[in-house]
Order: sequence, then structure tokens, then C-alpha cells
Amino acid sequence: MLKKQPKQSRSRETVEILMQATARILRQEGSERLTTNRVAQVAGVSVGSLYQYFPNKESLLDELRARYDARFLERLIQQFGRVARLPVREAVREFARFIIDVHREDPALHNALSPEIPEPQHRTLRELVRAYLEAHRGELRRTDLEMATYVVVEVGESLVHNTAVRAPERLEDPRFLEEVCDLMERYLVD
Amino acid sequence: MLKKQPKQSRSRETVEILMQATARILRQEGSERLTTNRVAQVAGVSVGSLYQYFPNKESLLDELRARYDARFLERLIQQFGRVARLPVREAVREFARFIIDVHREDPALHNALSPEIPEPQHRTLRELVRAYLEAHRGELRRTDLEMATYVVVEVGESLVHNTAVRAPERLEDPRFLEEVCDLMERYLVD
DNA sequence: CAATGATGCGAGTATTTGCTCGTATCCAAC
DNA sequence: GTTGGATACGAGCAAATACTCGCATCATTG
Repeated sequence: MLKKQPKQSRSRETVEILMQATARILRQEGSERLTTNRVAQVAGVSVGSLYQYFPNKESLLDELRARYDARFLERLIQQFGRVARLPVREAVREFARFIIDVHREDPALHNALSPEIPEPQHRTLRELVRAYLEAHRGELRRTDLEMATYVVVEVGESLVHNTAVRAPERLEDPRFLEEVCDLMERYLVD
Repeated sequence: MLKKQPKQSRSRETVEILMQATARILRQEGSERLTTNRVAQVAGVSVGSLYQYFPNKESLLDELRARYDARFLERLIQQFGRVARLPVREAVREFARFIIDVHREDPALHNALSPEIPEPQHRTLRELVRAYLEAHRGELRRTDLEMATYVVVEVGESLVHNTAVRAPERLEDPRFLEEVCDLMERYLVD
């Protein structure tokens, strides 16, 4: 949480600039280089101003993560709204494409912020997948839906995430999407 | 690398004790708590002695990782020796079991040491899987073996690794093994 | 039993870094 | 225009921590 709500537009801008500087350092210089003095410097602001709004260093990361996650969650829910009535094969494709897209957008920042997706988001993701699978039970070859949910989410997430970290160029390869789809599809349906 | 090879048995023991202390701190206190002074303290040795053999803090981790990885590689190669002639279904099972076992052994240390398996080990792993798949091409439904290798290795590794981090109790559940086997099997063969 | 090198010691140094606080400037309201 | 709160500043403090260095002790060798 912010230490103090910025009231004037001047200070709201300061907060924004600090967030951008934080993100930029994470992206370009790595998390070891993220010091409060450096953030202030990159933002073109004094450390004092930083501590006017952020109670400590960790809160910079927290706030950035919160914003990042909020966007992710919003899109996730929207995505599942669109997919709910599709048959499994197509839903899997949409799901895989979505996860891949998310990781393509800002891989460096994504990686620095969340080596793994934070637990609350992850739970929501699991719940959405679970609800979908329940609703489409008839089409599935799996019976243990709790387990199936876990595997699908984890495969989607960790496979794509690791690929983003280790071989980001692969995310651009359309065959990669096909493979992921095929993997999940064969696991879920006949 | 070590700064200086310990020549007497006394100093060889010091190095061992320092390694054990490093591992213990990583396991029990986390990597933030890993300071050179703390390592020396836990080892019951002075910092000076530590720096006699390790040029810097990072080298403690490097050495520990090297030892850990050497053990892993050795077992990996041995494992593939046993599996080479088995049909895909059984090989997959052995492979999955192996990966799960590795992660069960010392999850805390494993996690602290290598958020992801380091690249050299990973390449060896891929090469072994690739060779196996080439040799069993006839049994497979996949044609792009490069891609299939990548997916199998990544799924095996990252799914199990993430599970070890996020839900270690699941590694104990025999159904988890079954699911992983089923996932890979259906992907690889009809 | 020297004598020499290997090993061990730990107080102290140098640096980094999160964070404070006294002061100066800006802005909105009356 | 004046006043009070909001905002900005940045030198400097305090704590953490990687690492050094001079000296003591031990083990081996001739």
C-alpha cells in the first residue's frame, strides 16, 4: 500500500514516474540493481520524495505487482467469459494462446516481478479452469477434475513461463502453440 | 572454483563443513540469510578460514551447485542407461518417477540452489531424451522430435519443479505420478 | 627438534543501501 | 496576498555485510 495518497496532480505524477522507473530498472538492470536511490535517480526525483509515498523499498515492488496482477486478472476473467461455452478443443486453444500472449508482452518485467504467478491470482485461475471443466465434464476423459485442473493450469503456466525465461523466441513459433494445444487436448479429451 | 586446494585433511574437512553449513542455511533459513559471517558461524569456523578457500560469497553457492549438479547428472545418465531399451510407455513412467524422486529428496535445498535447472545439465537432459526418442521413432505419433523433446523435458521438469515449490505434498500422491505419465504418454504415443 | 608452510582466527575496514529529517519551494483557498 | 498544507529536496545516518590482514597455532619434513 501507498504510505500516503497523493492529492495534487503533481504528486500523482511523481508516483507514476516512480512506478515506471521501478519497472524500467527491473526490466533493464535486474532486481539486484533495484535500490531506492537508483529508482529515485532514474525517476529524476529525490529519495525523500520516494519515501513520501512509499513506506519502504518492498512497497515499490508490491504496488507494481498489484497493478500488473490487476491487469492480468481482468483479462483472465474476460477471457474465460468468452470461452465458457466453447467445446474443450477450442477452449484449450484460446487458453493456451492467452497464456502465451501474456508472457510475450513484457517477459523481462514479468520474470522479475513474479518468478511464479502469485498465489491469489493462481487460485482464481484454478477456479476458473475448474468451473469450466465441471461444466464440460461430459466431453472429458478425466474423472478426477481436481487433479485435471491442477495439471492443466500448471502445465499451461509453468511450461509457458519457463519457455519465456529460457527460450523466449520459441513463444513466437506458431508450432509451439500447436504443441501445447495438442498436449492439453490429448490429456483432456479423446 | 575454490580459491586454493586444501592440502591437509584438516582443511579438507573445513571445506566440507562450510559446504554443509551453506546447505543448511539455505534449507532452513533461506537465501537472504546466507551471509559469509553466518556461514562461518554455523560451520563453527572463522570468516578468515572461509575466505582461505572461497574467494567470495558467490563461490560458496557455485561450489554447492556444482556438487549437487554432478550428483544429478550422474544419476540421470545411469537412469537413461537402464531405460534405453524400454518401450515408450515404460520409459515415460521411469522418467517421470525419476524426476519426481529428485525433487522429493531435498526440496528446500533444490529450490534455493536452482530455481531452474542450470543450462548445462538441462542440455544433457535434452540430449538424452532426444536420443531416446530418435531410437524409438517408430512408436511415436509425433514427427517433430526437436519440439517433442523440448515439450517432454520442459513439462517433466517444470511441472514437477513447480509442484515441488508450490504443493510439495502432491509429489507424495501416487496419483500425481499417474497423471504426469498419462499426460506425456498421450502426447507421445497413441 | 627446528623450520617452514599450511591452516585458523576474528577484530576491523570499506562499501553499500535503506531510510530520515531539517529545510526549501509550490499550490490552493480565502 | 497571505497562510498553511502539500510536495520536493538531498546530505547524511545507521545498519548490514562482503572481505582483509596481521598474528597465532598446527602439521609436516628434513
